[in-house]
Amino acid sequence: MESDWLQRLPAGRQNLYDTGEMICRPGMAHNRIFMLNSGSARICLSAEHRELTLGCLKPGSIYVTHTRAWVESLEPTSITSWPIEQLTLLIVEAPEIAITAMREIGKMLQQATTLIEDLAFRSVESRLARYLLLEESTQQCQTIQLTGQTELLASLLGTSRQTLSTLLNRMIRDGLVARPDRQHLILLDTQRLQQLASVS
Amino acid sequence: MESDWLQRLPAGRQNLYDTGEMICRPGMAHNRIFMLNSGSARICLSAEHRELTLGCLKPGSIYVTHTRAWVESLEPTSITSWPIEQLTLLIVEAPEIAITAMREIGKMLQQATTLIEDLAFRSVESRLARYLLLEESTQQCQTIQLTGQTELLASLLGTSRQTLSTLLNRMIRDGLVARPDRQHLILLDTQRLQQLASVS
DNA sequence: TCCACACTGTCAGCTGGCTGACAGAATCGT
DNA sequence: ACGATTCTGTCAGCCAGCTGACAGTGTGGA
Repeated sequence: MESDWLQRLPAGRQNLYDTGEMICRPGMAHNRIFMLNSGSARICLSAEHRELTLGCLKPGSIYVTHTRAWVESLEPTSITSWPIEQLTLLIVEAPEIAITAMREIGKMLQQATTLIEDLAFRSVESRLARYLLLEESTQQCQTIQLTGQTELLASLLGTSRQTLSTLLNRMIRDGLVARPDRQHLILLDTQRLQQLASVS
Repeated sequence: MESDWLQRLPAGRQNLYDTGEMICRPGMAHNRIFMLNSGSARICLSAEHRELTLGCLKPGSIYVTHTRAWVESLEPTSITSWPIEQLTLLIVEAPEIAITAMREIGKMLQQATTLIEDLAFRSVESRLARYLLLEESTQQCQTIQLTGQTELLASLLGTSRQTLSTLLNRMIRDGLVARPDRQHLILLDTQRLQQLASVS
């Protein structure tokens, strides 16, 4: 749906990135809007020795470079980008684009709000439970596929590798979830997970 | 500048609120855009027994009701509101409005990012220092005016009343700031505050 | 097949910040 | 002018989660 209007833009610049390369970093020279064609990337904030992943970009996702966040490719990734001024011009010509774009930004704001709520009010365990339930409903299957390893998930939940590992293994011991193999998790006791997710 | 284009909208609905009244709460029936005419209000998230203030609205500020946040008036306040659909229609007719609106939303996203960074990476003391320095540069004067009392500032920094009080008084004892009276603070040692703000 | 290296689990120790409690200061209504 | 109410400062006790350390488990290359 979004790609629909992006295709009407004049031809953009193509770029390829290797695993781990930075697609953009804060304070980059030019303000561009880009769409991810293939591969995947994570949006993250970072400080001294910590990182927090705000979200992941998949093929079709749109993002802008002028943020205070970094974007790092997680696998070989290709993007198409345009200077932001072209978007402004196009909006004048085809206003319905603006509405779509605003909806996109709104979604991001929504996501940011959720994250703020989580960080401010909820324990790591609760955040983990919420994440699991959310993933279950996003991927239709009840066996959920983890992206990357512990480290990445930890930074997605805003915690340390160790804490996440401990918590996850406790959940397994308590029979809330099972892990058939490294990359997959099965939610066994949705009831109790929901309880964990809502309380504190 | 924003009020400029809002005035071109068809006449909106006027509403008055007393101190402490809720202007909007999450999951409200209709999705409206509003502008604050007079008074002030705070945007906040809340859980069981805690609250986090995301920001304050002043005369001229624009906001929408469909968020997961609450908006509470801090003093007798008047707003004008329009159903969100009217904005959509107007964008089609006068596209430059969209650009302004997107800039507004962008600013909010920026603010949200800062908050996330703060909550995830920084200590309360550091956040307090940042806040003070920011207020100093916003209000031109170096004697800064506090809005509301300790409780409100605490929730703005995402901490408890007690912690904030302790920290602030320690800063006073250490000569970083002075407090001529309840409602005002003078920054004495900007240098050290900057240090606190950047580290940890 | 074996070594190197990256990922994972777990533990002990520490600490920032929360909570509840309470006394002192301001402010307000009548 | 004096109770009542709200706001403020401070303290002791507690705990979630961070850190560093280290052993165990994969996994891949030559």
